[in-house]
Amino acid sequence: MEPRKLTRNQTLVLETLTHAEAPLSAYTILDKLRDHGFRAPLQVYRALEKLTEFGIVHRLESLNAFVACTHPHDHGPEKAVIAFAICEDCGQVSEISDPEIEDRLAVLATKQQFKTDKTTIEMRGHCGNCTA
Amino acid sequence: MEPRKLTRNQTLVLETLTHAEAPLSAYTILDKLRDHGFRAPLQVYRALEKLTEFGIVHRLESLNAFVACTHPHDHGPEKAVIAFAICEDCGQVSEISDPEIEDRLAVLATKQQFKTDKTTIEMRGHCGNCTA
DNA sequence: ATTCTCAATGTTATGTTATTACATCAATTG
DNA sequence: CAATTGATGTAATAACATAACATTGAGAAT
Ligand SMILES: [Zn+2]
Ligand SMILES: [Zn+2]
Ligand SMILES: [Zn+2]
Ligand SMILES: [Zn+2]
Repeated sequence: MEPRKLTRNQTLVLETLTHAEAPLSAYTILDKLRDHGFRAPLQVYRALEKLTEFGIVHRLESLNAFVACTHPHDHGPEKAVIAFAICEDCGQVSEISDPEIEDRLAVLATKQQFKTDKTTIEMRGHCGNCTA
Repeated sequence: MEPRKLTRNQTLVLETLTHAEAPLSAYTILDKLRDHGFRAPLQVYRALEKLTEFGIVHRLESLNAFVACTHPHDHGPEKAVIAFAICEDCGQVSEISDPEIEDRLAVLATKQQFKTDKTTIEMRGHCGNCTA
């Protein structure tokens, strides 16, 4: 799914996420976009669904929240496995794309004939800034 | 947190999960336990919280659901990193504890001075049985 | 045995996240 | 101009989770 031209709603949601310092929930995005005509959750969820398909927004499962992609990895159909390091203090999220992890998980899956569609890796903890 | 003696509610919730063939949501557990006197979500959530602390139940973040542990790994304070392979067809969940993955994630975290508290790894896909 | 304490429980209400259903609109195309 | 397709608007509801407060029950201290 290539990053084609975005619609108005998709653009607004993406900009909101891009300017945010931490992951945002769909409802937080909704609140931030009320002034731009957003009225209902679906307007946000529909935009998020597309943006996630395009690979320019990621959903953090352990947070029920979303971030704009900061690590322009493969946005094509061959999605790389991404690990997220999420700081509990400042909310900063860093993306890690590591072939070694990816390969090892592939080996482990194959070993039990498991066909992986999507992989979630999320580390919750404290970033360098917040530990210093 | 050692697996000490379980309370009545904890036992009921754990048994429900143990007998289930797939991950269960808190509300599904609640419904299954109505006959045993359960009336409110909190009764389930409180039991799940403890069982998860004890390490004998796991929460699947990408599913908002819970499973009984099937792979008696380290239940002590030193919790191992567990990867889950979750079949979209039959719901079967297998637990994978792999030092190689664990070490590699530790290296990647350390590289950016990230201190990890908890790691989530979930693979969604199709198990051997369901692909055959 | 009586009191104290703390963890677990019961109950109600509320907060948060996500989807269903249906009507409308706008761009593309034959 | 239909007809199709994808996006949008809106209301209602479903699904997941927690806050607040009262009560109970088992073990420790006296
Ligand atoms: Zn990314
Ligand atoms: Zn931080
Ligand atoms: Zn386990
Ligand atoms: Zn299966």
